[in-house]
Amino acid sequence: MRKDSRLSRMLHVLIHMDRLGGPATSERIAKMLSTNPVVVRRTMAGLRQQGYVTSVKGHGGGWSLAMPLNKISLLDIHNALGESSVFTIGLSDEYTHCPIEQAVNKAINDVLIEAESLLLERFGEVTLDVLAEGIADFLSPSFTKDKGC
Amino acid sequence: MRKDSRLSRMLHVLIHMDRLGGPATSERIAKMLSTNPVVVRRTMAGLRQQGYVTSVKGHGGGWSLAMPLNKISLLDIHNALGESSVFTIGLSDEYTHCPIEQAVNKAINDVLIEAESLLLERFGEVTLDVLAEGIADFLSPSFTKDKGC
DNA sequence: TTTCATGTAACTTATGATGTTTCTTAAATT
DNA sequence: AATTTAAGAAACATCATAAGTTACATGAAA
Repeated sequence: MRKDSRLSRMLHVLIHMDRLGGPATSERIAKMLSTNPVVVRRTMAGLRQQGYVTSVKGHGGGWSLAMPLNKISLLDIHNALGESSVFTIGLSDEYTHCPIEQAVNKAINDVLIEAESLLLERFGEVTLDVLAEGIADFLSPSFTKDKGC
Repeated sequence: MRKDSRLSRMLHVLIHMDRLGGPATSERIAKMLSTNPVVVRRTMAGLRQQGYVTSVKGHGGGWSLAMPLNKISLLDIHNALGESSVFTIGLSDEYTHCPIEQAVNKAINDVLIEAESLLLERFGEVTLDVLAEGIADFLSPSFTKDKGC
């Protein structure tokens, strides 16, 4: 089943952005992610809407962090990306009147809700500055390389 | 993102099967699920391989439960369906050497593992007989109807 | 020996995410 | 003012893959 790695990739980008002097263009970010600028804009749009990044048009423009990394949690970015559910598991909806289907779906859904609550709680506990801790500063310039990271 | 409702649907089917006198053909199950027999065989094959159901060819053949419902948990069927991960969230793998990617992926993965453990644990605690409890017996014959359930 | 039903392989379709093209808008440089 | 740079956005194309379908083989009962 298809995986959505946007959370992982965006966190990666945000931390690199924090180490960058100025704004990062969609093009540069796209190269870093081996994708293209439009996809980057599409994804970053959600983060901008929630206030985590800003975008500036024109010369010298691009994307910048709108707040320090310690104000941004994994949960924040997860929510900003706007995915409805974290699970590949879905419920059947063919026989909503059938008590067996109801019982099965309730049992599954109860578990999904509990597991998702735990996941979101944990995501909320981790801020991006913690992830960036202990990573040497000399890594910063490599982001500026074309293929680099 | 696409959802996999096979678990929900198969549990539904298994409980109905338990209330049936004889074996259920792939065709009948397919009608119940608004799908076709080959898809049913494909899905049920995993359950047979793990010993939860048996299949018999030819006249009067079909699918039968190989054990009582109280021996089968949600986890059993989930595992038998053989899906690798329960999450839509995936990790990036573009820069496995990048310490930032590593830190991001470890943080996400730690949470996923914890949440998945809880989910699987809960699935293991629920057996199908519990789901079938309190459901009136007169429902049974309706499974035999063409569109019914 | 005919019918019924599963087993399996190969192929087709449907869906949704991702990628691409094209054009518009806006800001800084010349 | 004209040019360049870069985001915004709409429309369309591609791709991956789960689900659906067809066709045929196998095997068991009537």
